[in-house]
Amino acid sequence: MSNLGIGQLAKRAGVAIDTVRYYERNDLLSPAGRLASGYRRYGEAELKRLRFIRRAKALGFTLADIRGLLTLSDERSVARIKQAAEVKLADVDRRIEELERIREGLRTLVKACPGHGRAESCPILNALNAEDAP
Amino acid sequence: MSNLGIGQLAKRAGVAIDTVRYYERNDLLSPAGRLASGYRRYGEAELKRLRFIRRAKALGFTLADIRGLLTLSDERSVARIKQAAEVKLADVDRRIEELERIREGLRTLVKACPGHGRAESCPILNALNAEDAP
DNA sequence: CTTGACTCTGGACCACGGTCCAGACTTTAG
DNA sequence: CTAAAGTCTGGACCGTGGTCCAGAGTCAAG
Repeated sequence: MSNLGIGQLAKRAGVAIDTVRYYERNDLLSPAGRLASGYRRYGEAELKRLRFIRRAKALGFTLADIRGLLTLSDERSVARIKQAAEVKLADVDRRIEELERIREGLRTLVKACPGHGRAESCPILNALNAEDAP
Repeated sequence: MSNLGIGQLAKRAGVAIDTVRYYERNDLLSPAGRLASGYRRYGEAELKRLRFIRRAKALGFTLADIRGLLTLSDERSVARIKQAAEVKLADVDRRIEELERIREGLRTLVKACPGHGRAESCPILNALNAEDAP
């Protein structure tokens, strides 16, 4: 079941070859075996695992998170998988809130700025130059 | 008007000394002058500028953005300042949307997962292991 | 004058997630 | 058999925004 070279694997999973080797260096994905020449060989399990990594990244997990998820999924510990997802969800919530605060700040400034006139009357510059906090 | 050493400047602006020097290396902030010893001296203008940088960063501008803003504010070109803020606002919008998509994905999975049982019944693992796209 | 606090420089190092390179070797298609 | 395409290794490098270090020199208070 080791029918794929690193190039085919990478192509099927939609990542770069170097990325596959990078994941190997970082203990996320090992080849199923090696040819006598040293060429890596991969099977379906590795392809699934690589796609797992891609999807988890798309969900906002870092590679360190994913390493954890892969370990947990090996251990078949559903409760901890769910917990990890909840932690990440809270993290994503926090990042969204922060960006929303930033967005409101920008919106206020953009709305208040007439887009012409003297610099002293530009609320964006004035806000950035304000004497008081943030 | 060059009454501050780098330590006082950093403290008043709420940044680290190394950060001030880093900004100098990256053409964001120069000292008003130097003592014969080479010690940097800063005045009120530099303190304002450093606080400007801090606030703009809090609004999600990168240092490269801020370099641009500082140039524009020197040029007193209000229209371009407003435009820069609009561009950044669109960028923040885009980042929020992306995170919201991620959040919905996570929410769906967390809701669907009972938190116990066999790994095969964990929708989180199943989604990450799915055969089809993404 | 001494002591402690401050500052100087240049360069190394951190996380993050890769990307790219040279030089050698191997596999595959024709 | 040959040539092209693929792969190997180890290490350097990218951008972002800093942080830390050593070793030397300087400033301010007592």
